Amino acid sequence: MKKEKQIKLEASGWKIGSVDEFLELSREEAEFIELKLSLSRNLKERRQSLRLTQKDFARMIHSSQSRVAKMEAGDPAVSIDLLVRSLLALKTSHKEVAGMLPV
Amino acid sequence: MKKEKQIKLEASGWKIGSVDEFLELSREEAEFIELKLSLSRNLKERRQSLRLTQKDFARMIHSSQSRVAKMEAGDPAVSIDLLVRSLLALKTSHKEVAGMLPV
DNA sequence: TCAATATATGTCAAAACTGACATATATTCA
DNA sequence: TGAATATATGTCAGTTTTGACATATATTGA
Repeated sequence: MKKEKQIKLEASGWKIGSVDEFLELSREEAEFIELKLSLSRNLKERRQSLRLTQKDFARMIHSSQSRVAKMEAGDPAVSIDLLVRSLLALKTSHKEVAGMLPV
Repeated sequence: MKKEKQIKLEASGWKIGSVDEFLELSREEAEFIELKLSLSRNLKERRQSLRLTQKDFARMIHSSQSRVAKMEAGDPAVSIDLLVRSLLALKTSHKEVAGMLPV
């Protein structure tokens, strides 16, 4: 990034290549994890309230019991994509998904 | 899935291994794509309103110009995870992300 | 116009994610 | 209790997603 651009960015509140950037990345990562955990918790609640076992739910989404367990455990090696696909499979509306994001 | 379980599921509105399941998968996939495209569009708007080039934005998120272009083009080979991370990098709040989901 | 800048598209090796499997642990309920 | 059922954890090969690069096309502005 050109120096000029960096100055322009920093003038509007961005900090690049500094301690601030490190803090910024921490914030992003924390928020990202929060978001995933929230989807994860909601997915588990939905499945349970439908009285589905992990095994049966896994079949519905063409996955496996162990992966469902990992999704619900908030395993870092599970994508948001898979969580969202799973929620949609349980007929969760976009509005409901939106409501699942952290405050 | 045991026959019994399948019957139980179907009684509560689920259809497995049928034309209905195919339609159900289509619905899910359509909604999934809709959701991604919505995030994609909003990301582009945000970047542009901040007067950032794809190249500069790419540096901010430690990625590349071509990947940013793909994100904004709604390329199927771009994960929700990357889209969300990118939005968070632009200091988008969870509430704002929620507002970006389709009605 | 036309050169500089910005964006789009295709490709690829490396990294991340996946379903499946084995197996450990926990929960249910007769 | 203890056997059946449900969930958790670890591993791995196959698949998908990634940043990076090259390069094509589009937009800007002097």
